[in-house]
Amino acid sequence: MVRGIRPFVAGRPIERVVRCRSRYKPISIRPRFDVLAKRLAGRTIEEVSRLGKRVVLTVSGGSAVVIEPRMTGLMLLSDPPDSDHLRLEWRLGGKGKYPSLWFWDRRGLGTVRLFAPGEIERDLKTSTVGPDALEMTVEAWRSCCGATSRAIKVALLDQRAVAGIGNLYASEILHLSKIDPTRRADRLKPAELSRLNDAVHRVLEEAIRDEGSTLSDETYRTALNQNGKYQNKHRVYGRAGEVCLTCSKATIRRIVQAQRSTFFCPECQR
DNA sequence: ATTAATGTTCAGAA
DNA sequence: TTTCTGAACATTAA
Repeated sequence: MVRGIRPFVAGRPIERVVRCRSRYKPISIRPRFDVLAKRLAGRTIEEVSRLGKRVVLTVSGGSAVVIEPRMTGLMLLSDPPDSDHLRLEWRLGGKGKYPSLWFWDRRGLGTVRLFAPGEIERDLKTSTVGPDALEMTVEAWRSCCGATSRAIKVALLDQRAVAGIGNLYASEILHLSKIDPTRRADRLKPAELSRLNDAVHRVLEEAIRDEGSTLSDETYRTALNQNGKYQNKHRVYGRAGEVCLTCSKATIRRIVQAQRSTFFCPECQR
């Protein structure tokens, strides 16, 4: 999302923020919409970045809008899948191909928050967002996994343990790592942590290059409403009952951990 | 009618 | 103190 919007919005002024009218319950916006809109009007978007799974727009003066897309939220520059689920619009000035940046969200579970200068460091980074998955090292995995008896799959989804890994990617990462998702995190051997570290970087970096995964429900789309391409490379996610592409022996199983689906190959992952 | 879906957070219990 | 479960949030599609 960040890579998709950054080239088109960084450096441009926010002329106005508009709440889109819809028949659905409004999404969570803090502070109140009109306060947020007034504080952002006239500011320039100086930086477009990411904090775990959150999108961060830092504006002139140092305040930052943090968008948390959750299950079905999208940051879009054009061509929304439908207009019913548009939630918020940033009307942009300056030169640029696209006049608006949109937050579109079908389920409406996403949130938008405005942070005062320095507040992200004091609040988000200390309490809810852990070290970034793409910055992790074997040593960092040791301290994050060694301290918990939870299943490794559950630990990977804990955003304060490691930030940035979602449900689909947790299954893919553990399959590439050849680790059973039900294994206790604190019982993983050094060789396994090393494979985990490699797999996290390989899976996430390739998924980013491929612009994410568009599943059959077409929930995730790029900033220009295109399909991602990484779904073509899924080896376990959504493939329960199919033969494992890696060992060609066992069939992929689906189990539930922490109320989320986990897919894995009982042959490859022990 | 029921269930599950790339997520987070809270309350209450083990 | 940590971990687990269930629920809540809201909508759609199989």
